[in-house]
Order: sequence, then structure tokens, then C-alpha cells
Amino acid sequence: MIFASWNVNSIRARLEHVRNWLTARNPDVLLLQELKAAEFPALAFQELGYESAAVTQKAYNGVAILSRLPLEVVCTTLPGDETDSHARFLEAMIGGVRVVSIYLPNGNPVGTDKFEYKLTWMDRLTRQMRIWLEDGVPTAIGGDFNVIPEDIDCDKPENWMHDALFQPETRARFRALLGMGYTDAFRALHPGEGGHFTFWDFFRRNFERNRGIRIDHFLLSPSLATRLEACEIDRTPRALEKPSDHTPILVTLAARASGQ
DNA sequence: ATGTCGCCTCATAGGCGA
Repeated sequence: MIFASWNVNSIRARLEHVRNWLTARNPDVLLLQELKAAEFPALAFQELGYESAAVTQKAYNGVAILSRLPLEVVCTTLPGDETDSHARFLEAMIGGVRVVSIYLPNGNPVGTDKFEYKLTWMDRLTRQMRIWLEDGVPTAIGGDFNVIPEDIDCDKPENWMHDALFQPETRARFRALLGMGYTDAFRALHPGEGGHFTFWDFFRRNFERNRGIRIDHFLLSPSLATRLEACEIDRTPRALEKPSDHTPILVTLAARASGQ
């Protein structure tokens, strides 16, 4: 079973990229972020055999889940703040697995209410992820976390020292999720390996120079982590014409043992 | 400070968010 996640930076601008990639890689589930549109083109994915659900808003944010298997939406908002109207969270059940697509707030610039919103959002996510651990349902949280977990997850720590994605408060909250029992799928299979990024900004030919950051992640609950077989960052879509600034991450899980 | 995208509108340029 293959789960993937991709921040597409506008679903309208990237629709054909996503469709082509689905055909080429054929994942069972694809999480999308940064749809940047009020409408989600569900039909364009249904044609390829994917059911979908999406949480959208005009111009900003937006997350979706595409699935070959039947999908049941559980929750479209991150609990903990009824006044939060950003489209950043979607939880669904697919084949007995809780699948969550998140677009965690960027938080820049540091020292503003945007950074406070990011930290509060992470605290709310932490509470929710603790609840999910306790209910024992196999859970995969994927998406754009907007967190650079460690020094090796960026080209040069000095370049990110003042960025919200790399602040001690940000990284401590991400580490707490791992401490709680979740597994960073990519890092678990590639310990200590630097230079593997999921995002390169559009400036200064940063992709060609591999000056990027690893900020798109899959966190797996313990019961899913035991099934983790592979985790790959597919850089090919980032090299296309008119790319997103992010590229997809894929996780391969062993089939569930029968009777479990 | 700057670079580049994609979105939107008190729209064909400029602001916002990333």
C-alpha cells in the first residue's frame, strides 16, 4: 500500500502535473495541500479511479485526500479553536487506517501573530495526535508540516536561523510528536542522511543547486510504523515546466497481516 | 534587500502569502 503527499501550490495550476504523476506512480492514497481554490476538481481524479474529499477556501490553503479505496471523512477541522477558519486539516478513514492531510501554518515572520498561530496550531495537533495514539487506530499524518526537523534537513542551517520553520519552539513541538511514539517515515529509513529535500524555493535556481529543506513529512503511529517498508522523495515533478515548489513524498506500507 | 510564483482585486499593477 502506497501513501503519498504533495503540496501542489495551486490545484488549478498543477492539475495536469498531478494527473500525470498519479498515472505514473499509481499510489493508493494521495494527500494534497495548498489547493488555493474554492472548488476542488474531483471529477478530474474520479476519471483516474480516485475518490476524493477536500477542504477548500478561496485563494489560500486547502487540503485534499484522494483514494483508490473507499474513503470516509471523519473531520474537516483541527479541534481546539472554533474561530480558526483556515482550510488546513482533513481526517478520513481508508481501509481501516486513519489518514490525515495537514497544511501546518508557515508562521513567518517570527515575532508576529502568524508565528503564534503556528505554535498554537501545533499544540492543537499535538493534543489530537495524543488522542489518536490512545484509541489505537493505525494512523498516518502526512502533509506540509512547515517544520525543518534537524540541521541535516536544510542546505545550510545559517540560512534558516531566523525562519519560523527552523525555530527552537517549532522543532521542539515536532520532536514532541516523535517522543510521543510517532515515526518520521523518511528519517526512520534514512538515518543521518542529509541533502534529501521536499521543497526548493523558486529563487536563485535553488532546485538546480539542491538548496532546499525537508518539510513535507509522514508521521506514522506505532502499528503503522511496523509495516513501513520504504519512503521516497520523488524529485522528478520538481524538474518539470511550471512546477510546484514542493515535490511528492511516498511511503510504502506492508499489507496488513490477515486477521489483524 | 533580493530573487519567483500564484492568488486576488477598489484589476491590466500592486499587494499578500509563501
